[in-house]
Amino acid sequence: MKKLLDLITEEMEQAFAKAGYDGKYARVTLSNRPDLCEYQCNGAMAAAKEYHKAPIMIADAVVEALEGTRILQDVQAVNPGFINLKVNAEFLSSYLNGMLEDERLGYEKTDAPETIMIDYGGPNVAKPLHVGHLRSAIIGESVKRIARFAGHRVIGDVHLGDWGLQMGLIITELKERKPGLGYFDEAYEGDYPEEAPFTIAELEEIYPTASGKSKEDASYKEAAMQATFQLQQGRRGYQALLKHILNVSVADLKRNYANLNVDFDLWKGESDVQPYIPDMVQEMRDKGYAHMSDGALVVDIREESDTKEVPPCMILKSDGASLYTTTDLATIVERMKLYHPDRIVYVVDKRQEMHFVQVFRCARKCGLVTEDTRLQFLGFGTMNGKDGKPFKTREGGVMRLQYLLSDINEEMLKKIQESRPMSEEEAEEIAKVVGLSAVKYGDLSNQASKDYIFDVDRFTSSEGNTGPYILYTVVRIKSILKKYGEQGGEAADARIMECENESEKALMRELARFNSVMENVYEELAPHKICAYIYDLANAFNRFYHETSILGTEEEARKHSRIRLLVLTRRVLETCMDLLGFEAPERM
RNA sequence: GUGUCCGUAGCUCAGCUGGAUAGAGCAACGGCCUUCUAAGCCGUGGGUCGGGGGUUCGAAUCCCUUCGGGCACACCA
Repeated sequence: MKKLLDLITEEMEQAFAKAGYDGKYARVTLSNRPDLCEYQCNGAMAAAKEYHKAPIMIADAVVEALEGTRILQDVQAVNPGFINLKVNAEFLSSYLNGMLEDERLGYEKTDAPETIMIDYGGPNVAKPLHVGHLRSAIIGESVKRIARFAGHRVIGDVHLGDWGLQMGLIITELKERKPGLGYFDEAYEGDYPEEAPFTIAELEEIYPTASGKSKEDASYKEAAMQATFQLQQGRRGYQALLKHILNVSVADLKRNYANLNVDFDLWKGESDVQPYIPDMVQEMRDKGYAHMSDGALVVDIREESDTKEVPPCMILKSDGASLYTTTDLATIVERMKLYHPDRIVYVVDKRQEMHFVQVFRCARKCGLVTEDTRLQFLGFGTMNGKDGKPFKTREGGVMRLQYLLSDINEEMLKKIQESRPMSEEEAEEIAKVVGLSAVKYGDLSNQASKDYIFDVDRFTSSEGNTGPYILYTVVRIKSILKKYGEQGGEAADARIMECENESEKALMRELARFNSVMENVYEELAPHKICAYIYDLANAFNRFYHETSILGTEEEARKHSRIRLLVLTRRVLETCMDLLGFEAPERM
């Protein structure tokens, strides 16, 4: 469906043309003076320059040319040259009926579908998820859903950090504890057990222990580096251990991400792309892109337009080892080979921007991607505590994700039990659902690129711009519709009638914005705009709800119409919530 | 030091490619449940949009400058 604003703008274009002015001045926007009008066109003031006429004269002429319009009503020209518009009520309801009939609520799929990969900047294996992983998971999941809804093929890759010293550390510590295991016997040639020699709980404890030891004990660190090296050289026993570590870790990660309603299409990691590195590096050398600098192999990526010095992209360290950058480049090589993405979006901490500038430039310069492969950095800001500093536990340590979630759930549970009597079991179930909306909405309602303050009290409140407030609105609608069904009501074929009052019309106008909002949300990959939209929509609905008795409507046709309006409101809200990655319970 | 992002009400944040009187929410104060979930709705008070200059008929928005803050600046990831 065409966007309502476009339809109105087209109507205005004709009027401008009819009055003898260029249609390019006809653009219509939402009103910023709702007391005066619903939509406005400021083009007459811009046109005044070109035509050397008073803006109000142009506006008057355009208004006159709108005589007989079916799309607009109450059109007015106002000094110094604003054109104030209201949408025709009948036209508006017919637009909503169009949305009701459309599975996609009037938002059209793209006619040029792309393959888009999302890189979540990966958690490290063997380390528990902490708050730092929350944003990439939440934002990435939403971006994935938004792009899919727009009609694109989207592949999300968790991109685990499963390479490097941390693996050597774990192996070293394991060897200290269980030296008898066959994995450490270089002479051993038989099969290794399928069962891992440790649990996730042990693993989570082993890593920090090893990391601590290596900082104090130089020989321990040396052993870990040696183990890392041997692992990377392909030592059998260590490779087998790596597999165990991965399996145990991934199983745990999947559980944790499932609690967030987040999932990935690919569970690849840094270790998967190591085989691509030698050829990639060789080619960079052969083609003359890479050269030695201070003993390291680098690619120059300076550009004329740079306003500051961009350091060269380092491919190999002076000891010949690869690094983060190398792995990310090799990942691009693999992705191009296996998935042919038109675009790769990196949802990572914005502090890594320079790193990705280097990777992107290097990939382009060395021909790792095609000319029109888009590499996009979607950096997000830090999640801070109430004091404005990075979020920590009360003791000052790194906050584990699962503790953060259980804090939220606890708070939600309290609120539920205060408000309505229900079984312990149901209350806990609802607390989980509502709590997730609180966390996700709290995060996504901020612009991704900005830092934000994580405030449990504010996020779990149902007052103001919060997840619970949105859910509460949906639950109300569901409750009415359920009651209507129980009363034997049936309005499936009914059409939405012309609105009767201002609050109903305001709700209808909000609903009609849906496709326009979605288009913009996809273009900018901006989930926070969905939040802003559903907050407005929920407000409009709650106002309408309070002054209108839906089930008490006397006239049958009108009642059906209102029921259909509720159905549409619910569908729009639920679609948006799904794009944000959470859902509403049946009651709360 | 260089670059970059940010500075809007006591607090947390919006503000679309410049437009009318700068908007929400929280907090404060005052109303509204015999009727569909009051986890709601309605109302009141509160801002020299960090400062200064410029462009424009018109600036929170664009340009310059200045102050304050975050972050990043090749052998970590």
